[in-house]
Amino acid sequence: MSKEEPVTLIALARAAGVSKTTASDALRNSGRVSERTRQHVVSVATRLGYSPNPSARSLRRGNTGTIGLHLPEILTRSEYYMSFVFGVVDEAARQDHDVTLITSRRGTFPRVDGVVLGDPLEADSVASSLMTSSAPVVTCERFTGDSEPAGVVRSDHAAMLASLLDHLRSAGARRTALLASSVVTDWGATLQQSYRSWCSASGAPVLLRDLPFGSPASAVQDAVRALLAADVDALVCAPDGSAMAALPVLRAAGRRIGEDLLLASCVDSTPLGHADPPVTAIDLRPREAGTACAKLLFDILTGEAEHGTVREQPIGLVARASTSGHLAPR
Amino acid sequence: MSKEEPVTLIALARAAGVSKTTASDALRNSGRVSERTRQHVVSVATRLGYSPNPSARSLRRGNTGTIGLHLPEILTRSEYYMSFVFGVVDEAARQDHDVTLITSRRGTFPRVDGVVLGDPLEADSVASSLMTSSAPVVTCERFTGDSEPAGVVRSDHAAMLASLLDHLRSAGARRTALLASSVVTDWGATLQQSYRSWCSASGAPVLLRDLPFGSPASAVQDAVRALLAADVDALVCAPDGSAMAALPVLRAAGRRIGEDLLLASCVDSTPLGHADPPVTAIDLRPREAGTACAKLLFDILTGEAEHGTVREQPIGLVARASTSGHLAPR
DNA sequence: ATGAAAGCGCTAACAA
DNA sequence: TTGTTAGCGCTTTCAT
Repeated sequence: MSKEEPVTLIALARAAGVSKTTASDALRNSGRVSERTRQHVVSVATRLGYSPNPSARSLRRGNTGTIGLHLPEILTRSEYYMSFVFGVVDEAARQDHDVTLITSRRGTFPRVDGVVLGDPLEADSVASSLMTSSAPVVTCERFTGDSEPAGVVRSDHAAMLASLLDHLRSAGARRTALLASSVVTDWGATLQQSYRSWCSASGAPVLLRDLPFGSPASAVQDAVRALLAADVDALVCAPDGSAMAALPVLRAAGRRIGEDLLLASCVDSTPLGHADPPVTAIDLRPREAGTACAKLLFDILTGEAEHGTVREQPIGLVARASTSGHLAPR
Repeated sequence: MSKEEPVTLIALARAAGVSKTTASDALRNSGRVSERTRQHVVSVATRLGYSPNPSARSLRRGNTGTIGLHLPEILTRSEYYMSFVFGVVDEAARQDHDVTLITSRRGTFPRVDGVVLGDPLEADSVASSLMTSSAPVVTCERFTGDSEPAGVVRSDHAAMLASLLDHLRSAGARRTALLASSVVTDWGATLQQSYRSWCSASGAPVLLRDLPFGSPASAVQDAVRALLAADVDALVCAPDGSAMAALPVLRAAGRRIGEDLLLASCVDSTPLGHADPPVTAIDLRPREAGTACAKLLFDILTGEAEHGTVREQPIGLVARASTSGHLAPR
């Protein structure tokens, strides 16, 4: 409200009758000051409402107390990314760090101690230049460009998709299609590859449509129609939101989901659980992924983890009604 | 890659054969240096890869080049908030500012030039203490606590709900229920009040259930069942996601949505457009709201807008099939 | 048109 | 155990 003079360390020291150094050490528990004076300084500090100036601290220490977070800027509205963000923020807070968002709209990058990159796109210029900057970078999923990040948190999407495909087959599916995401992320590439090798291993036909990352619903729906024309009996949708977008098309085609057509999504979300019928999905545990990325970054910064560390993050399959019933013969 | 010595202004000045001051002025176009030397300094700067140290700059200037953003920490996974965040980040970038997320998990707040508060909850302690801090605060929707923010961006939810209710009545609804959000936000309070006054003005019965902010789907569904038992013919769902959660319950009760029961949501989202049938909703234009909040904050910081400014942000109604057909008599 | 010097608030090295 | 001092990198007087 009122225009208050900010309380500096000097003001605090004067008020407490000690030197700058003592005040500083008292507040930071450096173990240099006597317990008596420490308590005194702390009490004066709270009375005056002192809080240290982070810019000054950063300048002196040569670090920033801040980590950067960059996400692909298309399709960032999704529940997945939002949860991921809060996972990162949470872990950063635990380590007394702030999180600033890094966007391509800004000419210059904020100075940060390290960077978390969610699902880096190969073509993302921000991602590539962050990778070559001096601050260590942890990516969620591998970076498909040239440079190597300092750390990677990844999940076994290949194995998980294979077990989803197994699940569909045991529910009677013989012609399972994959609505894939383009190969611009490691995740997208892994899914396509895993699908193809599963198909060839189990003698199933490859029924694949590929969509650019961030395609609108109409494009998704065209692709679904094309797959339906290829006489599929199960459909796995990779891009976030595409399973929801597929539903009306499947219904319009007269397919009864969970009965004469099985449906699953590679990205779980709340609405999938409320769909009619609820849709089987892979739970990517985005919040945990965010936490894991930030934690790895801090471990690298403190030297507890080596450069080049790769950590595995578990994911899960949520089986729902859309794949539960055995397929009726058509 | 390599451990590069960071390029400081002094190093740059030395390399360019000028003084610190000249280098600084050249890079910031202060109009002090000759065009010739400016060009020279700039070229050396890019060659050396110089970038100014934001901490030093902040310390000297007494500002931070950063704005804070705080969101309610329950239910923050929603598409609404994610879009809002990117609206804020976008406008901040345009003004050469970074955005750091403010969380309650952190003991101390980052120093920022100003703060945007999305949908502040009365009980949110972070929100209240930010309100009383020295940095100016802009809220999206009014703050229902004591203190006044420096600026407010709001929308006319009362009028929009009234026109939604009119829309439902003209589609034949006579007993329209509101599944409300608790009165902890201005938005929640406004909706309830608007509903009540519309009912009394048009002689319609008040059929209202109230849910705490961030209730799980099961609570939503219990409330929907309770409303169904009260013989409603139209249902308006306020909390984000509640309309999706209501759908399975309505179907299980044998209601045909858009035919013998109209359904609408107070918060639009992508899945609502793909639901069966697509669900009518109020489009809150979250990205534009975020942009507007940031813009107002910068206008206040630069003195272009006065303390206490309130700006109106338009919202829209998206009519879909869930309310299109005229109600069949039951 | 340019340079020199002061100093933003803090922490770390050096003294006492 | 505490105080004194230097300096992080930058912008802003003030002087030339």
